Amino acid sequence: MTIQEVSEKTGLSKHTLRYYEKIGLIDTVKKSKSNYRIYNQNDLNRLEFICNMREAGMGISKLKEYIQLTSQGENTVEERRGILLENKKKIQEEIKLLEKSMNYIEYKIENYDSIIKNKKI
Amino acid sequence: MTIQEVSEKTGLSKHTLRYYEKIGLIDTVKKSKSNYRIYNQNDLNRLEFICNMREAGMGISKLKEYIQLTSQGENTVEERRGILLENKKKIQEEIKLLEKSMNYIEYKIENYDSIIKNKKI
DNA sequence: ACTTGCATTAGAGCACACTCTAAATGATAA
DNA sequence: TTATCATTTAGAGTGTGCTCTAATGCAAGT
Repeated sequence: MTIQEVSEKTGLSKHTLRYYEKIGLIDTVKKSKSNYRIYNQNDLNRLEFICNMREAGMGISKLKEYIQLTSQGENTVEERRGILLENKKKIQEEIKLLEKSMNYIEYKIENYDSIIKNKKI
Repeated sequence: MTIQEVSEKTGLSKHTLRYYEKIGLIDTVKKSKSNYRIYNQNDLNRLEFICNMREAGMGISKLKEYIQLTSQGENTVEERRGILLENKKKIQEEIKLLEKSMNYIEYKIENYDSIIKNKKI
């Protein structure tokens, strides 16, 4: 798969794909004879995981740490689980905060609604 | 109220308080004889609103736009309502995304749980 | 062969939202 | 009074995560 195709599939820009490789978030991708990147299924799986965790709000350095643990094999399973659990808690708090914000904004909107209503009467 | 007190009350750093003033997110704060900032209730209300909206994920430039509308009086009510509604939708989508991420991470954690269990047996 | 379009690299630049520094002055307590 | 602490300013610096540029080269169609 070419970088173009992977970009379309993942939604990551070609720049970002190269950037992730440069900072070691994904391994060095194999190259064609003419020095073009050819992504394999492994690369795609990794990228999918990365996208998921980025959406989950995990920072790049934490993600890199996690990925390095993965490559160290089975004896890092507990530590990896810990990282995920930590992240899960972070998301839960984030959701709570956003829900609080929602209430605040909804209250403000209702306020405006009654102001607008009164203006029309 | 001094900048120190306001900082403690709002959770914003003193640097940030001066920064918000510099970029026009709050009006110029009155100064004491010795050129120290003295915040009044109005300033505090504004800051509380700002904190709420920042938590809600509104960017600083949007927030500034909104605040400028507010100072233009009653005939911008509809537009302000529009901005809030837009932001509300943004938050809803953000929450949905985070919930999706949660599921993904929970799935991963359960996976690890069964791996860890098998290791112990 | 020529043009168009895709790829490569190192490294610079950008957007956001702070955060910190340095130098100076004012306030407070022993 | 002297030491210590808080505040002021303009402006520089930081961290995160991209995003873009310039120079160069390969590839495919006409």
